[in-house]
Amino acid sequence: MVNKKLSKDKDTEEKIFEAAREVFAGKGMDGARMQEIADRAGISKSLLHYYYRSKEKLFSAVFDDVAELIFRKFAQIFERDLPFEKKVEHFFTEHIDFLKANPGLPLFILSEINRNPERMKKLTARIDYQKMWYTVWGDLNRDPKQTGGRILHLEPQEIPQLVTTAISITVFPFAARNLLEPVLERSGYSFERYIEERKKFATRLVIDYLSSQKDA
Amino acid sequence: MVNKKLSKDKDTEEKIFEAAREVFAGKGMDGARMQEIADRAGISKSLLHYYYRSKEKLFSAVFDDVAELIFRKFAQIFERDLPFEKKVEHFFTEHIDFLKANPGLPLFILSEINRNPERMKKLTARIDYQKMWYTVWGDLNRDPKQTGGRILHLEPQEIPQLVTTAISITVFPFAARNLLEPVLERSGYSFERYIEERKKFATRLVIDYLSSQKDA
DNA sequence: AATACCTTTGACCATCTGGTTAAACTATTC
DNA sequence: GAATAGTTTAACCAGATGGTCAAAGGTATT
Repeated sequence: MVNKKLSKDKDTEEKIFEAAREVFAGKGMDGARMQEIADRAGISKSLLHYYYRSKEKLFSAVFDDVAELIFRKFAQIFERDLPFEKKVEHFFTEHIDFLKANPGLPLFILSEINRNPERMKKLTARIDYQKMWYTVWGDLNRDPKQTGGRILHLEPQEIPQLVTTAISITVFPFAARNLLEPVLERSGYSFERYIEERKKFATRLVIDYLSSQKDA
Repeated sequence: MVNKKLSKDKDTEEKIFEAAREVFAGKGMDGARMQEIADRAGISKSLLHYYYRSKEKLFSAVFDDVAELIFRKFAQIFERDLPFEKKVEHFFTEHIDFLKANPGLPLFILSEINRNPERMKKLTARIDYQKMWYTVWGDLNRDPKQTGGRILHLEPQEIPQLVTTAISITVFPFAARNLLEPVLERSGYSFERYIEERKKFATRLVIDYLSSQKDA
């Protein structure tokens, strides 16, 4: 049967891809070993090269897939039409839940960007940030609304600072998890609880910033 | 002369250490090559093993030195006796300037923590965080003061969130520099300017948070 | 100047690692 | 069931890499 053959192929290729993602995400390009990927996929090392010609090709396939997953997730989070304050809360909740499900991704991406900056330049070259940022925060900026009884202010030149801050405070704890977790636990916190609390904390941090009076 | 001999030794060892720090910080333990370290130090590969028996030993020496440098810097920043708001500003200014001078350290530390969590556990085991956090923020918590005309609030259980936030928003941009820099520049910003502005932004973010009314 | 000690190196080694290849195995087609 | 095409593997290879070692070079001690 043709079906069976194709599904078998797909199966092996997927097993390889899955294994590669796990190993690369855990050890990075340099630390990963083709043999380990093969073992985890339950196949011979030769088969890796049959489906993906080289380590670099396999890695690129994994990286591109992961990068696309992240960008898609980001765009998706902001599609929802909600009042601004709810949108912020929704962003942090979704974003943190995503990171909880993929805790290894931040450091994986950051390490690879450092190892090979060119790859990221190509990836980000297609995106129109000017437009994206204004889409995301524009409704607030163009037309300051009263939200939850508070007036929110945002100047255009603050956008990069605010956006990178939103990403920083969610991504960093996961990138630094192995540092943070033992520290928190020695103080009686669990990382799990810390992360859950962070959703509300981050939301309030941003809203408080936007609702404070400035330079007045 | 004994002096000359000793100073020569010190010289070579220091050259090796310096080269090792550069290479390890740039490529991590896995990506670094002993030959490259030797080349950068202008000596033969054998000499590396003469002074530091193995790659692992050399790496550990570098890592411990860097880790200690960071912890020392942190403690030092908070020694200054200043009004709380000024202390926050002083923290961000000093911390960001330190990172500007050592932009590779964040990702170096984070990667190594991920590669070898045990090492960090040992390093952090000695530190009493409960005490440190209360030393840092305690004066505010014990005795809310009016600062710059504003009343600042902080609940003990908020401390971990706030401290990790302060670190996140300063460290993350440097860890993600190769991602952020091209994005910012495509929007007309320079990373340099972004980082300078971040000092004030971060300060205001924290102060706004502390001065907002909660749960009222 | 002979001795002893420290430093430095080139040559070398064992192992690891990404990658190749020929052959075996399986399924499909005729 | 023979031929054809696709899949999988064991054995192998070349180059890289961390590490060793004996010998050379230099410096101080006697």
